[in-house]
Amino acid sequence: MDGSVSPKLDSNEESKLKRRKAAVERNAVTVKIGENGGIGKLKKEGPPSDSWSWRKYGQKPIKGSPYPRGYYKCSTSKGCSAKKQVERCKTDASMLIITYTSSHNHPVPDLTTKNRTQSPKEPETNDSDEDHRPPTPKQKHHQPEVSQEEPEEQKNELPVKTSSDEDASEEEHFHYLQSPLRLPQNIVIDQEDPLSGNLDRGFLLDEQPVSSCPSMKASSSTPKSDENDFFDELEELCPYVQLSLVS
DNA sequence: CGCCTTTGACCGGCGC
DNA sequence: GCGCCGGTCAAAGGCG
Repeated sequence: MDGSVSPKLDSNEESKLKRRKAAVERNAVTVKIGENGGIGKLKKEGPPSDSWSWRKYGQKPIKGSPYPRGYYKCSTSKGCSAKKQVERCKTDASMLIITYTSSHNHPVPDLTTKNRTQSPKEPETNDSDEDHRPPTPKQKHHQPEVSQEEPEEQKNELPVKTSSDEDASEEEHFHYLQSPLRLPQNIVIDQEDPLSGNLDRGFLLDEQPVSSCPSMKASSSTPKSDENDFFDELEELCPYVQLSLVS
């Protein structure tokens, strides 16, 4: 009517444009899912949900990949613009490539807190074995997938820092910061880690297991290089990475 | 009743 | 200039 052919073309369009051109910050994470993805918790190709609630808003077949890519939005907070793309490694269906876009503008739902509130029967010292001690997935939602072991309370503040584009040095944090992926036991990385215990931090920082793909390393080395490039290679490197991790 | 999942269509960007 | 691909939105249905 008022000149606008598409009513939604108003703000949405702008948002979209900006998003695309602005090349939002993205964090690619490679996760190994259950053998046949039938971990039992995953709905279907169940994306390793983190402490956040994700709502699927789209799925599209990607050229070159036999598997479609799923688009998720953070439903934890209405105003949260955090998004993530989940796709399977074209060479390894057991490998999930999760790309986080944008950061959460709200604190983590804190499963720990939830557990306390919802499942008071969680005497487990979450601050002790949070890693191998997956907080009883009391989530009534389908969220219980395979994650929830979101012991990292840092995440609460992490995302905040992330938004403050730090320097290259911070980039390292940025990686795991944006990767709330608490790699469930399904994650090979988790099991593979021989330092299981305090690996969470040093482990990530040193080896960044989450980013099994060398592309991630690239991002670490070249924080602001060609994110796109990383992802591009990611697909090709995935198979190799997986081998290294699984091995 | 509310939320999430699924599918289709539309739009914009990029490459050739 | 055209075509292709990726990404997002919207509507409907189903399930908890």
